[in-house]
Amino acid sequence: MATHAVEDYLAMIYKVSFEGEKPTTSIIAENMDVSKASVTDMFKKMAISALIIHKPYKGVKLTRAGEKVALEVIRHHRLVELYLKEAMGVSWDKVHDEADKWEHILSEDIEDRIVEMLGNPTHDPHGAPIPTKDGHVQEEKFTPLSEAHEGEKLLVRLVEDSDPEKLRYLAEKGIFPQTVIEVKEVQPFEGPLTLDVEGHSQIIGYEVSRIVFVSQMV
Amino acid sequence: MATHAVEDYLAMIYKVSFEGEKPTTSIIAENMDVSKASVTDMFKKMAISALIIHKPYKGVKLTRAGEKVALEVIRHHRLVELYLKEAMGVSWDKVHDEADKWEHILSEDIEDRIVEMLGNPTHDPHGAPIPTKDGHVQEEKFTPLSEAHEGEKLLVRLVEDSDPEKLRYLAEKGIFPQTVIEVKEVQPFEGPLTLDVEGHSQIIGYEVSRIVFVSQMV
DNA sequence: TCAATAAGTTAGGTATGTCTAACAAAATAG
DNA sequence: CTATTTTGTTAGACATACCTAACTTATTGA
Repeated sequence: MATHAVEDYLAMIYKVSFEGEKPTTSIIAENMDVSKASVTDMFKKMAISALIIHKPYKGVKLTRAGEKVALEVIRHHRLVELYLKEAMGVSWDKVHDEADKWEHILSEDIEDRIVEMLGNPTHDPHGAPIPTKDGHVQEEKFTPLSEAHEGEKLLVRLVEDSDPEKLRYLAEKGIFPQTVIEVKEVQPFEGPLTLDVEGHSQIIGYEVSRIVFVSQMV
Repeated sequence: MATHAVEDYLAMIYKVSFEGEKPTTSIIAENMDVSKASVTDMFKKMAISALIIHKPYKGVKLTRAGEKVALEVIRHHRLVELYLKEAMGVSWDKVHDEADKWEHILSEDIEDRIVEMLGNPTHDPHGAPIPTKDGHVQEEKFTPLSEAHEGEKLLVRLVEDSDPEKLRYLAEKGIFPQTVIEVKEVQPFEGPLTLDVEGHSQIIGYEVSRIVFVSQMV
């Protein structure tokens, strides 16, 4: 059985890989907020346990076993986020931090109950897909709102969940997954965007727009 | 902040004291299923942190601070047990083991929500009182069913929760907190008891009757 | 009362997961 | 193509929470 720490590393490696970055010692160290020496140690242990394959300077690759653990943790995390929001009324900016603790202690039994209560959900409150029990996800690639153009009519698909302050800000503006927005104006040099969000005009900064992912309306 | 392990020790010391036993190195070692040497180490650390006062051979005593932590953990445990049963439909023989994991990661925020959802509950599914947020419990002393006499009409008040098998057995017999039972026959030499449980005659063994606590019906 | 037993502690180890400081190796830039 | 920078590893520590084996101290029972 993987320890909590190993589970965290595996999930982080999965996420970093998914986002197109190379999960190297340095990048994982930065993302996990630990020293590079700690990551070197952990990579060694996880390689011995056949959870990853490590090629220094080239990054790390999850084995099938490693990926399975990673997806299980991510499944737990996203299920718990949704459960906290839907069943307990926790606001979407707080569910992430709570889920970080719950994801490691969730039993099969409780997991099954949550799935049943939520009616076999497919996405968490931020729009991220919930991996299936047998370890499959089809993560779709969406465009960051920061790359949108004037006149586009867009559907919000996903909002990155790690920064509660930005989530509260976006909630105030009415921007959630499934919200339809129209881009009224895009100012140059990483400037603000003027949006129409359900009939209301909203101006948001470039930095925030980078965590909102959208797809074109048909 | 107390670590998970320290929280576990403090809660165990509280429980052992409450049951009238002296929380000595040996007794805590046995209850926590660790070596006596480990307990000696832990007692030393907790004494330094001013959570307990330790007098070898005389047992340990919780300080105010130690008792506060113990009651917080016990509150979490019992609230979670009730939540799991009431809100998630987990059977009463399984809630204890789950709660052992949840009790350490429950945030104030989630605790408050659970309390609200359950309508400020006072007792867990086994009949044990839930300490208040400010650290008070009035634990009542009940008589073990094993000491009952023929002809008595009794109200089940509490069932010890750590053995899932016994709890399943008792559930089959219809014995829960708040159940009214009448003692039809008590056989000598730690023999079986014949009971009337809601109109049905039930025979249970002495060993099981020791974890059921009752009070006299008025 | 004193020897046997029970209870408790100490010494020395292990495993996990961190750290800093020093060092080695690869990537990259001029 | 070499020097600098970046990246990564090693060595040596530390904290937590355990362990066993050896030893000490208190309790108890004859």
